[in-house]
Amino acid sequence: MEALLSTSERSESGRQPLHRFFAHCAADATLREELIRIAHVRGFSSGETIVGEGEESGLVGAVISGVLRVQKTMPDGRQQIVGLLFAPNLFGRVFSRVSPVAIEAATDCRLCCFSRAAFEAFLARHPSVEHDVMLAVLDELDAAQEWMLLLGCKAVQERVASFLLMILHQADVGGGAARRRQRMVNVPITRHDMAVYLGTTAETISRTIQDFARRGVLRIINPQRFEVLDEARLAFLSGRATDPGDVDEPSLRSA
Amino acid sequence: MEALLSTSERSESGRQPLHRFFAHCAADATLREELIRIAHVRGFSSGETIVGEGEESGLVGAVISGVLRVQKTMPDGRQQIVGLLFAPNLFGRVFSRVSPVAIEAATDCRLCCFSRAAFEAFLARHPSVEHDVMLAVLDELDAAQEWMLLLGCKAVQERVASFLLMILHQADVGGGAARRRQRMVNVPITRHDMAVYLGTTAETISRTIQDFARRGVLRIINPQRFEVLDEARLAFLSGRATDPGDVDEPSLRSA
DNA sequence: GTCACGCCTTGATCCAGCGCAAAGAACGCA
DNA sequence: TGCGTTCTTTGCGCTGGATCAAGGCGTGAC
Repeated sequence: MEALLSTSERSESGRQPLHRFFAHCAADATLREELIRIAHVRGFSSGETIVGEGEESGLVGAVISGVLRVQKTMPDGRQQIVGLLFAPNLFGRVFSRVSPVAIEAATDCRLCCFSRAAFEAFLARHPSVEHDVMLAVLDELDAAQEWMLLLGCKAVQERVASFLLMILHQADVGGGAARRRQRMVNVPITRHDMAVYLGTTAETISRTIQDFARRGVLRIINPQRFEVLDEARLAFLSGRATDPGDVDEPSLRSA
Repeated sequence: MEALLSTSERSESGRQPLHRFFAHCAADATLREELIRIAHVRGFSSGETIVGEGEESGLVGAVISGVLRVQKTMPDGRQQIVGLLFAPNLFGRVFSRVSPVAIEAATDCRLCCFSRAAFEAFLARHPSVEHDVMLAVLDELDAAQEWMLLLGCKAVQERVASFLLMILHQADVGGGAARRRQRMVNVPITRHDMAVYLGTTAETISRTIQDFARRGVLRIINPQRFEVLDEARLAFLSGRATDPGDVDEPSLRSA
């Protein structure tokens, strides 16, 4: 746990950067002390539920390694993944008794957990840290709105391309300061989860990816691992809703 | 402006409740004073842009009357409304230099505006108020995730039913303490905007509503005004079932 | 080894909803 | 009062992608 607050953690995908939230806490002895006292690291296996939808679980925290899926389910069983959380993102619904979404382990993972009550008390004592959390929530809102554009407007091919680019750049972030442009995409989730995230079906995902391979956009090494052969083409196929791809993306927010 | 902070404002749709944010500020003379000094009320006509997408507009605030649409546009012109803002909601992207979404007047409206810089400085001086803003952002995130479920999973019929129920309950909120269950739905936006919000087309919206009327779920008074004849049925059609009272109704999908 | 179970791929069929086109309906403007 | 503009409704054909149904492939248990 101390490691989390003093240096980056090593995970299977390389060095993970600290979340702004932890960086802030690590820089102040008092904060670090307090945080360590309420934190506990827990491991979850793929498929395990961390927080149930509509459930009164008082758990919040951050991803250390692995991937969480944030999802909603309809009474008849249809479901939608409304977010994927990679390290070092925060998870859990602060300031609400019940969570409107389920949080599940999409892969085996390790989480830094806090009881919600203790975490909120901590935030109340330290407004500047609460501010960091607000920034994280705002980022999540931006991501959700971007995904609404995808779900509302884009054809399946564009959705898959957008998803692959997202994963690709996700991997870039893990590289830290020496971020090298990745060519390899490691999809950490099943076709089914991809489909639930993208608002389509596993069969359609499969067909689309095979089609990309046939067109020379990417090479399939195995079902969860691809080499991107033509990122510009992939960006074009994604509908270019995000960054143009060529330019090094400047941080959107600075305040 | 003072009225905004001391009592509810009257609008065409009845008494609007204060946002928690304003209620908080109104209760404290210092806060009220400060806020009034940086606020200015502005009117916008339907169709006007308040903040452009990707633009560096330093404007944030709250809706006093009318409706704002929050939308994103793709390079080829396809667009998605990612949120509708009614009074007394807050608008604008705090703590970000550029707004990732456009904010436009969906109807004629009056807004309580702040320069983003001044507003952020105000929040920095008053963490408890910033906390209120965080709660508002969290609510917005919940709404966005709910809408992702709608866009990713629901058939058009369910989307339209969900939308009508949302507007219906929106009107209820306006009733304040004495909230009477509304039967009349006033859709404040065009069919086209509804379509962009629901990820479909104006024609399909029109067909669906006519179909609802034919089935006796609602009565069309004019294109923007309906009487809900069977709210339980409408709730069932929205997919947010859990309604054992309604026996039949061939649901399109069941599991 | 081989059996079984998940996950992925591929094929064939079908239909919900999109796109186009054109006819009302409502509203402002001169 | 007539005209243009914008919004809504309705008809019709087409298609993207869902659905159903096999079949392939990799992995772990024994």
